[in-house]
Amino acid sequence: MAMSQGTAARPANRTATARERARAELTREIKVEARRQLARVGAAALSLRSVARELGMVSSALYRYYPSKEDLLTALIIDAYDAVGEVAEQAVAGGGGARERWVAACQAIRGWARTHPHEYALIYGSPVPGYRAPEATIGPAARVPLALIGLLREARPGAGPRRAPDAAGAPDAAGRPDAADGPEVGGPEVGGVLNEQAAALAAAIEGTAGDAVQPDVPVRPDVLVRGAVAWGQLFGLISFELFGQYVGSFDPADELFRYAVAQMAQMVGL
Amino acid sequence: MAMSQGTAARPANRTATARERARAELTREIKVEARRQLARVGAAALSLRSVARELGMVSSALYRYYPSKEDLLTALIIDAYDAVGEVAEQAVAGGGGARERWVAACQAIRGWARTHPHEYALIYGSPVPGYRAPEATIGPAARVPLALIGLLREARPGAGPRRAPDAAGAPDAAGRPDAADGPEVGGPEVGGVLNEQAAALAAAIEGTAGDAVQPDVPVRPDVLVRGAVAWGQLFGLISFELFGQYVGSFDPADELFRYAVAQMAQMVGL
DNA sequence: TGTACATCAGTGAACGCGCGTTCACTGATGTAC
DNA sequence: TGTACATCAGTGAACGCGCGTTCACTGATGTAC
Repeated sequence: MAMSQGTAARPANRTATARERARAELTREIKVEARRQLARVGAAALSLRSVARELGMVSSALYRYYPSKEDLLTALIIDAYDAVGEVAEQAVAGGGGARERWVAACQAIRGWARTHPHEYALIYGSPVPGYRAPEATIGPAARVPLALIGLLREARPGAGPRRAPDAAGAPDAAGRPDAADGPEVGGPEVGGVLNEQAAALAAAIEGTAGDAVQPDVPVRPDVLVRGAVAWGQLFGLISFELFGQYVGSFDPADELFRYAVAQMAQMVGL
Repeated sequence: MAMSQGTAARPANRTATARERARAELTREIKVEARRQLARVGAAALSLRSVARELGMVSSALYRYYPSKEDLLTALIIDAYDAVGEVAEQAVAGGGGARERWVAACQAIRGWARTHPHEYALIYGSPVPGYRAPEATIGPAARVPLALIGLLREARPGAGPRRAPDAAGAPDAAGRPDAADGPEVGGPEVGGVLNEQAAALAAAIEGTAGDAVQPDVPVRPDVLVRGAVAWGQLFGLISFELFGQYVGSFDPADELFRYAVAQMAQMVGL
């Protein structure tokens, strides 16, 4: 896709020519202008001609940089995933305990979403009709969940579900081994098919990125499940706020979000 | 908007003329065809000309039924809200305890979303650029949350938060008054601004629709908060499944969803 | 019951617009000798 | 260091398309007397 032209067969270490610098800069500027338009008209109405017009060039010139509108969209999507992934990773890598960093990550993601609503909608809203995301988006898209999983690895390994979902009212006997020294992993028990899915996923994660960060801490399937749920829930709350479902009830949603984040932290075992 | 023409000053009780019946039927058929197209190309690409073409009429004829594309979109949005609202209300009104009906409602909403992904995206996905929802959509949009609130009213009034979010590890003393006879409302404590928002909302609800159903049961602000969170979370999970974020991890998401629904039931006090 | 008139649905042409993409071209920049 | 050639960015015109909306019109349906 982009940049495939001109950088083909060249000696690797060489100062960039003026042409190359100009090319790189314009490639960026096109994205910047496209993002501006995204914010005005949405992804479906993004127009190459309009981007070119605003940049003072003729529409056909854009094809030197992006072979089609779809490729430009892909570049925007990747940038958006990278931006929110970056923000989440930084919060996760910040100071404080796991719980503080969970809260910070959620707030950071929400903050990014609120300042970049159209880029958020581009990646987490309804799919753009007729667009199929290429494989190149998978890696960037995984950054947020992988960052969250990184945190979840710190969930106390010994913790189990507090009470089974269907054993209604069964008093969860005091004297649990982990009652006094930390938060617990809440929610129903994870078993059956769900546990198998999670175990397979855990194996896949440990085989790749996860290992680099904390090779010694295993990824527990049940924690992964709770994380996936929390991940979806987190974005549900942000989407509802951004897309206006909370207008007229919990708007502004700052406090509601703060509450929900604390609740999810508990559920996830932080 | 639609139907404003021709039905203006007429005696109220009268059998419909052939003209009126034809008009009503075409008004419906236009929506049916528009929905079909919605499923093919998405809301942003919906085209009046294409709808007319498929219906065998000339594009200008549609303007006898809907004064603009925006009005047609509004009609589709209202129908979608009504459809998912209906489904949720029926599940809530079904048999079983509150918890069973909560699970049924969540499953019913998810089921509707999976069979009507584009209508789901229309109302819960990213907003259509340039479209502003008129007031007429508010009522239908409120049906799902009001149905869920109806259920939440049955959350045991005496239940309180199980443990404060920040009192990490404080053992939640056995001997709570409600430990043995039912599930508890989980999650952090609801106070401050959040409680005020919820109380105002509770007052608004009791003043209107809520009273008709259960005039005697008050709407507790903290339960409302937990309900609003669960509502957003629920749709986050459905959106992630529908929009492909769980592809490659928890896909199919049946079990993950079942787990999450049980978890949210607990959180909400059912 | 019949007739004159009003209402309305649907037609077809037109307006003005914007879109993505292709293509042959010109002129500037870079490379090899 | 200079020159011949290759590469590449950007131009401008064009293709073919579809869109929402307006408007004067014809002919069918309904209403009032």
